[in-house]
Amino acid sequence: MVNQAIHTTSLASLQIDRDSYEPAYLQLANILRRQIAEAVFRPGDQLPSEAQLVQRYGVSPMTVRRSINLLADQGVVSTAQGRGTFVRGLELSTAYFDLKDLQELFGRGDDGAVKLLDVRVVSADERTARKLGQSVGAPTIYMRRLFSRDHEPIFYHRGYLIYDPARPIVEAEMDVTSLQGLFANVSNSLLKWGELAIEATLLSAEEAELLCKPMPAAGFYLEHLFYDFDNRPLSWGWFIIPGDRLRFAATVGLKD
Amino acid sequence: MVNQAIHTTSLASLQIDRDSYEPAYLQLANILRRQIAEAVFRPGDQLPSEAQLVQRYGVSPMTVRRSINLLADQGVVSTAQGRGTFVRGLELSTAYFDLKDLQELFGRGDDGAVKLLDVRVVSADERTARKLGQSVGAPTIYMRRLFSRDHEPIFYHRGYLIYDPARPIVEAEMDVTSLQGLFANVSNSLLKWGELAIEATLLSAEEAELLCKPMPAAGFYLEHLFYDFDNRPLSWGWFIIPGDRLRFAATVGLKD
DNA sequence: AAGTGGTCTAGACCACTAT
DNA sequence: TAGTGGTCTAGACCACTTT
Repeated sequence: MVNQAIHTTSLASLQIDRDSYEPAYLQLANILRRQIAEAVFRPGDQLPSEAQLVQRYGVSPMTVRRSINLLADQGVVSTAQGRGTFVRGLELSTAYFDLKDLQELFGRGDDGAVKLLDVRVVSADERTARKLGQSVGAPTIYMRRLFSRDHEPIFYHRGYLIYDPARPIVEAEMDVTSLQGLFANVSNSLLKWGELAIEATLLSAEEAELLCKPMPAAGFYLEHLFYDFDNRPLSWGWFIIPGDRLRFAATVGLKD
Repeated sequence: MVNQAIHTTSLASLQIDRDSYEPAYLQLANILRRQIAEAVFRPGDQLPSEAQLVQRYGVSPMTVRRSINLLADQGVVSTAQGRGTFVRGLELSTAYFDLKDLQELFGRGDDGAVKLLDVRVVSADERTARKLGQSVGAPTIYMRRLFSRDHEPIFYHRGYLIYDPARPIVEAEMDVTSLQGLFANVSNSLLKWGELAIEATLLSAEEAELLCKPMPAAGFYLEHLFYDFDNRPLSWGWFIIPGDRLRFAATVGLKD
């Protein structure tokens, strides 16, 4: 009886509702995803062929393909030409962490503040010159900033900007690493692309003091190197975020 | 003259080669991507409409749509119904870091080794019981392992597994956190999904000693919690990886 | 009203895999 | 040879935005 009830429920949900606001390809993808989550299809199992799905759900081949492609893009299934579509199991290496978690450190409100500790033109040392593709001693804009929320320091940033009268260095570049511009889409930027890297590091005495952490303390080191549309380095720097301030989260597999 | 040469080259590359092994939708996506990287289209610019692209490249609307969808999925452009398709600029929050970098810590060779330091049945303490959804004092399998490569310790793992005679606890689960099974696709696993989190932390005295690091030292704390197909927790644990061993890298924008 | 992206059809042909 | 996924067509209709 219980089984039958469940079965009926499943059957009812296994139809495409053509009047729904939800497109057919999404409905079908969700139906399949749910069946996988409910272990109707187990990791390693072969999904029904596209032709079968076309018949079963009364949609066109292209729509079925789109559903399958969606699941494949999400890593839920994998396809093999000539063989079929198969359910993938848990795979740790498919996990990824994104900087939206960093973004949420600020919250949505405007209670964030940026304190400009230092900004001046310096001579590039060996490392800075190498990163920015300049010669040692080249004039470079140096910045130190402290980002706070609720009057508590959240992270510390140090950065170097190319200083070249022939190249327009404006607020646009600096915005990319500012509170407002840090995560926003920079439409009219001079920056084309960037490299980012994260490491775990010990806070220096200076960093610990600014961030109000007792020594020793651990934190994230987030380095960035941005390039302009000529693929020349334009900006290099790094954020220091105390380890207890930030946690990157991810899920693998299908929760349900 | 130079301009003309470049122009000619661009024109030549702006055709779909129907004899290519590369599908038309990919060719078109790459053409558009290259134009964006070469600043033919700048961030904020509107791309030609789909109808225009259909005419310009002689492909069907569905093929154009697929190209655009691909670029949109990759964050290169954004689409707005009724308005058009627009080039996106640099956006830090779109950056993501994946555990493939962790995987590469091992390299491909078999010079990796796992040393089982400890495995025994313990009584769950408050925290472990909470994580695993058990009652305090419940019998739990406890493991401590050290992963090495080239005779140097790389990371340290501690984990707890549900111990329940009614539930099959086999090598399959333990494999997920073993050297071979850590990143492989686990097709016949009892695990359905998992939560992962990364923090930056100070190494404890025990961890530093095992990993041959002088105190104080910083490292990544990678926590995992795996669930079975009934959505019950099955395994909880964490990896400690010295900060100088691991670097997560990402790029944002279009290098070209 | 005109233009845009979003979805969908009902097939076609191809490449690949298994038998 | 039969079955599978992969690509592509040449439209259609819809929802939305702008003018």
